[in-house]
Amino acid sequence: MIGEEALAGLLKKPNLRMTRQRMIILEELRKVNTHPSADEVYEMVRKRLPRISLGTVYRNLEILSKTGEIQKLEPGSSLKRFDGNPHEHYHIRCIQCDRVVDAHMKCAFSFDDVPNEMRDFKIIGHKLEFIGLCPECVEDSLPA
Amino acid sequence: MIGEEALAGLLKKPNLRMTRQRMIILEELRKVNTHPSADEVYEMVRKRLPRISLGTVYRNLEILSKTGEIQKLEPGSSLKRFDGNPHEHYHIRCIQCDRVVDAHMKCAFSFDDVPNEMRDFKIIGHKLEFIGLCPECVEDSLPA
DNA sequence: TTTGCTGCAAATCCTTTGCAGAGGT
DNA sequence: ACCTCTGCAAAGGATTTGCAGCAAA
Repeated sequence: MIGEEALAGLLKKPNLRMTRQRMIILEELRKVNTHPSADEVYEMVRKRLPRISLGTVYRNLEILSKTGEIQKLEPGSSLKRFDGNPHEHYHIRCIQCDRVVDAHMKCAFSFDDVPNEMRDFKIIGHKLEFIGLCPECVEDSLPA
Repeated sequence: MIGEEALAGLLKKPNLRMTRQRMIILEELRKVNTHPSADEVYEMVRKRLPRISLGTVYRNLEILSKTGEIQKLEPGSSLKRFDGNPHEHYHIRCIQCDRVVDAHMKCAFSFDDVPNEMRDFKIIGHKLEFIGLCPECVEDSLPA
């Protein structure tokens, strides 16, 4: 889970406008719990705004996830990365430069309220990824 | 972390051949801890097999990650998904149909051996995703 | 010998971007 | 008014795929 405040504080841009398109995209996304893809959001929104473009949907999803209004369910960039080490370990990824390093640790869960759908999953494993700024990018982003 | 055995057991195909290309891709990936992209693997491997094609690299990375020899660092498909709920919760994704459902739980870490690079990261948050088969896909994959 | 794998190139899919006009604030 | 945002369409980048020959088992 991204700490929203931290991220919002880090990335929120000034001068954002609440357009009809942006608002409806957010509303539609809040209505469902199906984690739609950009294209699916486009289809949902199109029912209310037939003339909206896919490009606008992409642009707004990007902005809304940067301000912390929604979450993007794909860590890092769109580039897949491969790890020659098949053994249990986690990763930390720099949101700025997309670099990934290994993180060795244990991780324990305590379940609050497992939804039925999840109870019926056959769970094979899990992936944990920390998100942050790598040493170089921290330095670059600090005021000199 | 994917339970390799489980995954390997689930997805390993019979009749795989250990070709020169497949072996060298695996060897090169085992040598580094830099989590290269497919294209970077291609460049690494090209030094030893100048005539290998990018397509072959992609095909083998896919196979090696399905048999559990390596890990692919991008959960689910290449399709990004969006979640209208910005609050702290995790997800479980079906490896078969790519469906995502919410998982509400707490998660605690105990650090073994934090690498220096990680210590110097500015950590903003984390993402946890369980991987498994959803109820429908479990059913489909069972012998009738 | 069988049939999985390869190189090549084209195709596909998802996402991003340039532009000129529209519309928040 | 200012300047962000939009629709459209084209571009871009990553990944996949069809095919005919090659090579593990």
